[in-house]
Amino acid sequence: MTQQQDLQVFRRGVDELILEADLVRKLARGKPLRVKAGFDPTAPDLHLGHTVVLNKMRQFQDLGHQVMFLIGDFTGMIGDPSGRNVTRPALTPEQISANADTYKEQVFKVLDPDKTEIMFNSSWSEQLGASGMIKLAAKYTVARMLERDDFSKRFAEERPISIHEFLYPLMQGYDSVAMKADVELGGTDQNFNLLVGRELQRGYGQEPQVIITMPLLEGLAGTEKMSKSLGNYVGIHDAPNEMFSKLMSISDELMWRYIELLSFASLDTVSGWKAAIDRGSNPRDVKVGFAQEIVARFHDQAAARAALEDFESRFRHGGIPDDLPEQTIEVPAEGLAITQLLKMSGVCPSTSDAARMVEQGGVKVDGEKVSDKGLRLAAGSTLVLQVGKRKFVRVTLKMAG
RNA sequence: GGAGGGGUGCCCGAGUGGUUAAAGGGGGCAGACUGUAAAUCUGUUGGCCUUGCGCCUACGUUGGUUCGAAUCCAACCCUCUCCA
Repeated sequence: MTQQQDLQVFRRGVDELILEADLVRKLARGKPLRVKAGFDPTAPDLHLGHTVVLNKMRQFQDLGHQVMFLIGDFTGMIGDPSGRNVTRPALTPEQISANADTYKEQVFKVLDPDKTEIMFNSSWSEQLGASGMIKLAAKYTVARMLERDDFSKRFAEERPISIHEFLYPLMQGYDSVAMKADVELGGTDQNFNLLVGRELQRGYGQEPQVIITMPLLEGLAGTEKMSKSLGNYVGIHDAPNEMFSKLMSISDELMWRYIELLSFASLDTVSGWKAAIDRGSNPRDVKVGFAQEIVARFHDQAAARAALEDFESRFRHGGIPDDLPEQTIEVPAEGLAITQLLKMSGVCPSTSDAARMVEQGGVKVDGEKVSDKGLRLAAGSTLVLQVGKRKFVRVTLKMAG
């Protein structure tokens, strides 16, 4: 492949590439680039949003560059203030190491394990010590720190900013110095942190890294970014059926965004789909194809096919999925109220919520709508509970004792 | 160190002694419609049960005043601004 073609691949889907001229110059040397991407071990599960950056890493990897997957076990203790309007809670060392382990397990669904170097920033940050930290802090100013949008906003809104939050960009930038990164990848929310890395590399006499920011993937509702804490995410460990139906629930408009950032289909293929829809075909079919691609990537082809079948029977024909979670619940002699049962089986968070769901006609038992919230069920049967369109559970009612 | 703001439900934000589990908006959830969706409309959005117009918990924390407090008082905690 020519350098021009490589560049095309690197440009695909990016939000910003700073500076392309630097990248061209680095590539021209013909040496594999050291490509860095850091992840805070805050969430134990990766979701599709994280894979946007992972996909980009994979592209570098496929073209022979050295990909460094950095686990921010040190910076995780600070908590990245990016995009937050409040201070993040700091993580304990135990949480960090547990989270880091699951990270390692999961990234290889996308990255090639043989070509990926996993690093922990505590290995150099710990050694820095207080004096090193002071020297590092001397390389940046408060005014420049306040240029950052979320800091200046919080400052203007009279919301608290703790000093340690200023250390985050500095430490992240120092990672680039320690790793001698040629390229750093991140979400657009990382823009500021990544730029600090460039500055610090200059400050330590290194050539500044190229920055590639990837757009943040919107969550399922399309309103906010996909995030674990907002609960609007598709986890890469989600069961095939869950993953499939979550993807099917996105709007037609959002679907294109997902395809752009997540699908491996070529741009030509995608414009072919768009043309077909303009000619009158159902966007649903494109969505099905896309959802299957993703399920197959994180599970396999067979799972993707099964998920589609299950989905068809469940939604199109109003049926019940076949791989329901199963539970056994003990029932006292006098029986169990439907609201209790819904709560105990986990499909409703509280009996009050369960009562509301019944009132609103959202509860079905074995496919029959329940309208009496005072309904009591006796032990000795197995039935399927359904709340709304997505929540199902098969419970076996057993006599207590 | 001094002076002055502010802390309300998932979020924003009203409420300054009593029909307040707390207006309004956002978000969420459920129903109708549909293509599974979006948009739209409707409902709902602290918890518990014996579902009564019931009980418990809730407006930074802890006490106090009062028949009654998110609303008044005191101390404390957190936070912001200005001054030093």
